[in-house]
Amino acid sequence: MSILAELRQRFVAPLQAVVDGEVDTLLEMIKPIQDPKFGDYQANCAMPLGKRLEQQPRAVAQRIVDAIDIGDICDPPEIAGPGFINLRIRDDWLEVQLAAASADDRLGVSRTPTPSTYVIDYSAPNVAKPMHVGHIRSSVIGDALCHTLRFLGHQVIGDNHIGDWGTQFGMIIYGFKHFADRAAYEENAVDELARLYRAVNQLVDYQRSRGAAPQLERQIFQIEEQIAEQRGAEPTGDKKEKKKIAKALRRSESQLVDARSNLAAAQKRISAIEDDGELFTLAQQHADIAESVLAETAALHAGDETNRELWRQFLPACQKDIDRIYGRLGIRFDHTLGESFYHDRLAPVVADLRRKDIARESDDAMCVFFDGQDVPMIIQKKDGAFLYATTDLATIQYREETWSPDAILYVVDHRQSLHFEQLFETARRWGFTDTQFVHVKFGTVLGNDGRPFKTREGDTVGLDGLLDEAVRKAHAVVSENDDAKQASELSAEQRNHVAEIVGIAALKYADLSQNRESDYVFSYDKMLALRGNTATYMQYAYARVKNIFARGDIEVEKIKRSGAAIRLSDPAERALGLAVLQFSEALDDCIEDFRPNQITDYLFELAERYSTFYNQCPVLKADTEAERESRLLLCDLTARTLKTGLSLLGIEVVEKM
RNA sequence: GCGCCCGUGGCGCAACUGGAUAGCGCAUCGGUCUUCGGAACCGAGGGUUGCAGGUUCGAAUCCUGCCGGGCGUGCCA
Repeated sequence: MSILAELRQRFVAPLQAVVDGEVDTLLEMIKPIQDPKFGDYQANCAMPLGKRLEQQPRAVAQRIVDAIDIGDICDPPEIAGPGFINLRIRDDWLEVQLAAASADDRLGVSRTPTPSTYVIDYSAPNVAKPMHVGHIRSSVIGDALCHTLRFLGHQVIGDNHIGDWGTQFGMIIYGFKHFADRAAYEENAVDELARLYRAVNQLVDYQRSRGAAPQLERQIFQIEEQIAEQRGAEPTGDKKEKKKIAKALRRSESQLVDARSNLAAAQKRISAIEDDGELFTLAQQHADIAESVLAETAALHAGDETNRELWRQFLPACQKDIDRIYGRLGIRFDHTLGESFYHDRLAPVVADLRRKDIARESDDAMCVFFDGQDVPMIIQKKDGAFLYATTDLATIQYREETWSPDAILYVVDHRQSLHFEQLFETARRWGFTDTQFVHVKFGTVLGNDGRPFKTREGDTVGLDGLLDEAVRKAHAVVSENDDAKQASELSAEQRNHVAEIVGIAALKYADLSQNRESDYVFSYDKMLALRGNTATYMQYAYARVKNIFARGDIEVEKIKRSGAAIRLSDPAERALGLAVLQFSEALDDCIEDFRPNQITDYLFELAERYSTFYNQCPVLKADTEAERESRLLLCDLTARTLKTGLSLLGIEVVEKM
């Protein structure tokens, strides 16, 4: 049951009486009202209809109101302003709906009558590299979409398209062959491989930095000269010209800042090696390490048996490492089919696209071209190697063959927009026209310097460290709060448990509640906030409900069976009850555009209304037994809605905190 | 150069896709504990939605032009 759906249903006949043809777009103009003083819902269709029918909008509104049969749900509709039809839901109708929701373990949220099959491609880290904050958004958003779609009755296939076939394996293969500590590897493969990755990466960086540093110095010199020239330029007096010069100057200055910081970073990497006797020796022994790493990667791809065997050995360790983090985040995938899985399909895919004239050769590379775009999508390099785009096409082909999805969602950073536009267009030309391809894009997580957050030795935090910090901070708050109670009620073990859940929840909520496309600067304060619009606020509301039941030694099921009714006599009760019934609308809003923040907004408002209710309406000490039971049922509904809603976001609750 | 995205109180973000007096969280100031958990509640201040036009009953939202910022842009993923 959705109130909105019910209201829209009632408007169909009256609207058809007023206009010919389809009324769907008019029905969409029925929506929740913003200012509660006008009512609960409003229908805005009379204004455009007035225009179309060349009648007074208010007269059209009146005709609709005269024709509608809605008295059981609403008070008599009111026509206001230019032609708004304002609807206020009747309390007795809300009470009946709440009773139904109370008796339903799905809180009255019905499954979709038209289930679709969704493949959701999310998380997709490169294994064998440490995971960092940049990975968290895709994982958390994708996970929330999986849960929500599934709850609504859709078929969902969550697929983690891990990077398990890239250069990082060339690095650890090379490292393993040349300076592995076999004993350490036997002891703990994950740690040893991580060490090898870091070491080889550092050496490769060193080599690159040595090459880049002189170039950067030259570049800085050139920019400085350019800036001097731009500053000395005689203004022509033309306003436009002046602005142009000023803009160019600003750009040069920002380039200079970038170049200097790049140089500083390169020098830092160089001295990190050269100040370390052991590493410096290694660096000299492996002077051409970058080329060697590429060669190892190429050999792996070409089928070199030694490298394949090493890769097969390493992969489970890498998998184990990322699984540890997914375990902490509570994220599970239906499939983990990485790049390597599609390796054998790549050549046939290119051949097929070429045969169908979708791809053609250009500058010795195999390309797909698009009208109005000068950049093609390259699916095979001139050296014969395949690319990201090729794998993505093979992946689409596999998913279509295997699951015939109605939609494939890619939860990926918005910087890849062009890639996905081209990919989707190619897939359509290739014949996959019945599938909806969606790039569910999100903004980049930036570091304090305003540049994309990246792992750099020492100066940034990996995902593990971030999770630890979140939990540590939550633990401090949990302990402080518990200590402040008259008698603290959590054991050390319980405190750890609560801190883990509250800390991880805060982290997830920071991403889910702010799902806009714009980038944001990473900040501990933001990600670990435990006050205001945070998961903690909802968890706290939930724990307070549970506390009421514990205090009063209440068995909810017993009250439900007794046939006790929910009565909305206080405004705070009514506001809360209405919010409870709007849960399904929030879920619909979420999947409409795949925006989990619709759910966080809803849950925050629900929890807010509960807090108001909690302050104004005594439950256990209610005036009458009937009122007490009614309020207990309302509390139970709120708690279940909070718990269910949070669970769809991948966030757990605790009974005590 | 071309393409895409963004600009909303001091900061961070909403606004149900064109609806009524633009909301919320931090922060600031004031109030609420003899009553179920103060991780709470109630209230106040703070805005020409970057600027200028246009479209219409009605614009933060759509169109045009500026200003400012970000991202992408043939052999990375």
